Amino acid sequence: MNLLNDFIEVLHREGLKATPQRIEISRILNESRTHPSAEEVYRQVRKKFPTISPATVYKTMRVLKKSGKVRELAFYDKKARFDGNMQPHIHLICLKCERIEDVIDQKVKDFIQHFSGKLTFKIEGQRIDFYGICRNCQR
Amino acid sequence: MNLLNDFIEVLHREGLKATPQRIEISRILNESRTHPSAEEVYRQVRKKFPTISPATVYKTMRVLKKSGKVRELAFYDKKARFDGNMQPHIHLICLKCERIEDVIDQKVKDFIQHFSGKLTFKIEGQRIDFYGICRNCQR
DNA sequence: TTATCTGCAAATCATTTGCAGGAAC
DNA sequence: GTTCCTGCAAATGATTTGCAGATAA
Repeated sequence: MNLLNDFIEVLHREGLKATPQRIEISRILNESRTHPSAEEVYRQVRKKFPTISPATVYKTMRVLKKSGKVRELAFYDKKARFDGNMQPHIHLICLKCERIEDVIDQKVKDFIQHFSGKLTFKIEGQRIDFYGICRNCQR
Repeated sequence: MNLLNDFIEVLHREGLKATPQRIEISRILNESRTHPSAEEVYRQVRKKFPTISPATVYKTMRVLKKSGKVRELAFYDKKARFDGNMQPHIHLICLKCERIEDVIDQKVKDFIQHFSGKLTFKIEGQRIDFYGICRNCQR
């Protein structure tokens, strides 16, 4: 698989080891669209590695962040949540059910573009959150 | 003063007391443009109330959040930071010096407007962060 | 007067760190 | 064989909580 080989290569390039735990955590984040917390990731990995420790999950997250595979975001509960979607996008955060949905739209890139030209600030990343009530919870 | 009377009124309306500590913390946040952490607020209040405790600062923050006076945001360090600017705005967060600057621009409102009409999601608040290098740190 | 608040100390909880044995290279 | 990693247990640090005495209403 492509993403996997890419990940292993990045690790080796930095003198790091491609352990099965790291590969599994990377896979979980690639497939997840729910911005899981460390604890949620921990629960997932335990299905395959029942003796893994939270410390290993946290350490792996740091590796993934450094290699540009995930971003770390803190929402209301202040726990770290991990976002495997590296494209510019909007988070729709429902204040009732607390679910987070991603929106990808050309307007987002246009918006960033506009400010790139205008500000004396070199934009390297962004985060756009809308808080409100999702379709389900409006009923 | 207007903001102050407004604040006292809101407190009384909710059966809460307008203590000097609360009034001072509210004043500090109204005047601050730096998105201070709880510890920074604590250090500020201590100038006037040397025996105040961090617990009182945290409790007051909760009161201010509920009364709609401040928003709580977590950035990279995951400590709570308090934003007294309730208008839609962009945060420019410098990855070198870690300073946070606010940008108020009509385009922000237009951007939110665009999605308000388009999404089946009722937007009640928003947060827009640009991460990068500020003018000072680019030199 | 009485309900709420303050300040302290203890508790909590996510995250980090140190380290000894184990696995990748 | 060497270097890096894992998993444990202990440490850390921000935030919360419980409570007794103090203060606003």
